[in-house]
Amino acid sequence: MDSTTALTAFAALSQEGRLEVFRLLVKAGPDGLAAGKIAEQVGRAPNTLSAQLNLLQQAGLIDSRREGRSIIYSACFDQISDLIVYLLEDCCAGEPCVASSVQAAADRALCCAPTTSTSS
Amino acid sequence: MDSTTALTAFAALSQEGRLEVFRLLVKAGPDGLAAGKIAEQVGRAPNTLSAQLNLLQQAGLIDSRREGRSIIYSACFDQISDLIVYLLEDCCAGEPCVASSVQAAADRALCCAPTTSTSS
DNA sequence: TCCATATTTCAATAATCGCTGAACTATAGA
DNA sequence: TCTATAGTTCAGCGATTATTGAAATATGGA
Repeated sequence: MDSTTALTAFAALSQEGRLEVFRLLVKAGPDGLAAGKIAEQVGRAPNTLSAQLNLLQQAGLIDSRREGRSIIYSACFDQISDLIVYLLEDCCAGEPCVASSVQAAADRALCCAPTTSTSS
Repeated sequence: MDSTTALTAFAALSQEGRLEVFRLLVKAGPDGLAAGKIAEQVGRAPNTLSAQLNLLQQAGLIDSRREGRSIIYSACFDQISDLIVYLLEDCCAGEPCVASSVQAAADRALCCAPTTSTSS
C-alpha cells in the first residue's frame, strides 16, 4: 500500500459517522449488510449514508454487490490488513516496541479464532 | 484505545501534510527533530507547520520537548502501537485473515531488529 | 538591556466537507 | 405496463478546516 492510498483510508475513517458504519460492517463479517439495514441501525438518512458508503468504498475499505433490490455492503478485510501493515512497516519501520505490541495482539486474535476455514 | 481517540488519530493522519510530517518524525526515531528542521525538510511555512504539529500532538501521535531555543518533536510510538492494535482488535476482532497478515508483518519487523537491549 | 533566533498565536480568507430535500435509476411483483 | 421499494445522485447551504501575514512569546548571547 502506498502513502496516497493510506491517506485516503485515514480520511475515510476520520469521521465519526463513517467510522461507525465501517465498524458495523466489520462486525457484520463477509456477509455484509444492506444499505437500508445500515441506515436503520445508525439512524441516518439514506442519502447521507449513501455518501458515507461511497467514500468508504472509494477508499477500498468496503465492497458492494447487488442482491435483488438491495445493495449489500461488506468490509474489505484485505485493505484493512494492508492499512495495518502499512502503519506497522512503512510508518513505523524498525521500531521493535511497536512491532512487539502488535505481534502480541495478533497472537491473541489468532489464538481465540484459530480455525481459518469456517467460523463466525 | 477508545473509538474517539482513534477517530482523532485518523483525522490527524488524514491530511497529506500531516502524514508527511508524521512519517518524517517516525523515521527520525526517538531523538526527534526540531520544528525548524521539519519545516525546512517539508518546505512549509513555520506557522503552517506549527498548526500541523499541534494537531498531531493533540492526537497523541507526537511529543515535544524544548531544547535551548528549539522545540524538538518526536513520534509517540506507544500511541501508534495502540492505534494499530485498535484497528486489529476493536475494528477487526475475530478476522483471522487480518490477524495473520499482521502477525507475519510483525514477525518480519522483529526479526530484522531484534536487539532492543531489554526484550519488552 | 538589546538583539537575533526559534517557534507559536491570532485574525482573516479560501477551500473543503457534511447534511438535506428533491429528483433520478434499478429491481420486483401485480 | 404500472406501482412500490431500495438506493443513488445532484445542487445548495452552513460549518469546519488549512493556509497566510503579522504580531507575540521564549531563549541565548553580546
